[in-house]
Amino acid sequence: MTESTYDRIYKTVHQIPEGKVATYGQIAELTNLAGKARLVGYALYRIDPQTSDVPWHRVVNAKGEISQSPFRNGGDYLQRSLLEQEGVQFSPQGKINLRADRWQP
DNA sequence: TGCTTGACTTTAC
DNA sequence: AGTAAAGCCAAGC
Repeated sequence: MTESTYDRIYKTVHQIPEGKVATYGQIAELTNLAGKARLVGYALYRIDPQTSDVPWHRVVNAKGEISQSPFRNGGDYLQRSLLEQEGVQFSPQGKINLRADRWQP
């Protein structure tokens, strides 16, 4: 079977340990897609969190903020809740301290 | 078959 | 510090 580009991305995201977060650029790099961070974001946009066991909530942008899609409409709150339950600490501005909670394989 | 959009990143001013 | 532009690939119409 042929591993699609997204399949590799899902696998990489699924490798993120609990209580850690990764940036799109990092996921792209680990997936052999360095420089194509948009593909990672787009991949997570197309999947269904209900049918997929991909911890999409552990993926944030380079600023440590939670990216949201117009379709999710407020899903950032859910994502933040999930991360907080895993032990991820948020800054007063609602940002994540990437230097501390960033996934380092 | 071709153009537009989209959960991004990085560099530069 | 915040704003602007370029680069990349895939799916949708």
